[in-house]
Amino acid sequence: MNNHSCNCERCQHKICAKRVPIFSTLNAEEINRVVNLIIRKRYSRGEMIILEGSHLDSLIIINSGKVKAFRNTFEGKEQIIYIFSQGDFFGEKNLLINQNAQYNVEALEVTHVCTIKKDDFKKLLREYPEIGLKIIEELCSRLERLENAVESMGTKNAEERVNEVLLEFARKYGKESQNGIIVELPLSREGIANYIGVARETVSRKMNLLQEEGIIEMVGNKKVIIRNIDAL
Amino acid sequence: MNNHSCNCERCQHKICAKRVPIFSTLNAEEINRVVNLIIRKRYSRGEMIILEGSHLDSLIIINSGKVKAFRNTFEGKEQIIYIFSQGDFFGEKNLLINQNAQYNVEALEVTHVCTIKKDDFKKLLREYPEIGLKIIEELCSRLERLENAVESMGTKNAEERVNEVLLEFARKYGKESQNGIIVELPLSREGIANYIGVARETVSRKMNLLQEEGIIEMVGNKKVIIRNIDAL
DNA sequence: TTAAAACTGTGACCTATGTCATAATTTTGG
DNA sequence: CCAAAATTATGACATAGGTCACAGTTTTAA
Repeated sequence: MNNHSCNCERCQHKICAKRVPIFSTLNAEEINRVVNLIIRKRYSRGEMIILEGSHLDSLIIINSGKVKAFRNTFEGKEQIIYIFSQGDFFGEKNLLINQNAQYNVEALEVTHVCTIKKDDFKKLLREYPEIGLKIIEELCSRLERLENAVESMGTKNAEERVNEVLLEFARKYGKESQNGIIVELPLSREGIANYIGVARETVSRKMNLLQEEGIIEMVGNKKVIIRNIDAL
Repeated sequence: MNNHSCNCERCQHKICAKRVPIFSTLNAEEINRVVNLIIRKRYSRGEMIILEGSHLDSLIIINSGKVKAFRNTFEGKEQIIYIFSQGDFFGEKNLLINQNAQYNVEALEVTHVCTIKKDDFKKLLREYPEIGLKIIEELCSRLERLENAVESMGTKNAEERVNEVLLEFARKYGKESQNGIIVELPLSREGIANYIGVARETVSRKMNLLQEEGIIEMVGNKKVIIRNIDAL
């Protein structure tokens, strides 16, 4: 299914809800109930979906598109903490333990989201405990990504971190082809730098090295072809 | 209550179960049920509680003591990911999504733990959904700590990270006194270094600087008195 | 209590990577 | 499609902090 086949204005969000892992255990009728609770929103590239410190009253689920969750340090640096895409949700912490947003969320491209009001979400959670288990699962996988990030930032040098992030993007966003794995990068060089905690220039230099070695090929700024994934 | 007042051989673990936040919503009778499922273990300083990659079949809850959860990189570096102490639990991921341990866990001092078999734990979870919510809460606070760690490692220099970790320890383990906040450090200098991702020598140097400035006072290797917490 | 083991402090040195400046390239939006 | 805006590449340079070596100190456990 491509991104355009779900026009939620027409299909009444059915497909969006079906797409979302946390609702995957529900049957058709239950999905219908959920669908009626959903409010849909669209964000353009660069638009803020959540501002750090603001109050949230909805769970937000990504229907299509990509977003970055990040913090700004007071010296003006940006640290990207998560990249969320189709099926991912966020804001759950703010609903479950009633606190304000811990980070900014900004659309990296045109992004459609489904939102569910706090009270509706809590009701669902009470009625369908499997949703709670799905959420625990998702939190665990988020923990896993952060545990890996901490290990990487604490013990690896810039070159290893760049290789690692390319592997991550290849796994998540890559498409196999006979030339190699074609990866549409979700982040600019600067974004990658802010994700792995190095300087923008360092990302450039390390990626150029990889290109010189024939391990990757850069196509413009937003696409990379990975020719030799084992070398990463 | 000090650590010695709970001799669980005698009191049949009642106090251990009561101490544990995830069981805090249960009433006396329910606690009794839980208590009967608990198997108690003792680990000496330096003993391994979990080995990375091993299979786990119990939830482990810390009754007293402290442990570190860490990974070893293949170049022989150690990255500490969590420090767990009284009331904290671990191994849950391995029970809920059936995978092997993601990190080593080692006792930092004499540590008593309560363990609950996977099946018993799952039964409890099904019967008392509030336990699931407590677990979500705990996972969220773990996410929070890791999000902060990633921000810190990605954007802060060694000095700021040392200051930060001292603040964290002061909050978690510090006791107020008229001289300042007395902190029993859970980690050696090397441990701190492996926690915040810098070299052991750097931790020494930055802490000495803080001592010269009168902000902290080091008492032996395992204790620090924080004289001016606002300066950190 | 004491010897051995573990840990810490410190100087010297080095290098990976951050910073700055500028030119070149790519992307975007009207 | 084009001009403006944004992003990237790259060289020069500076430096924070890693590594090494070793002496001194603290902690441990018998």
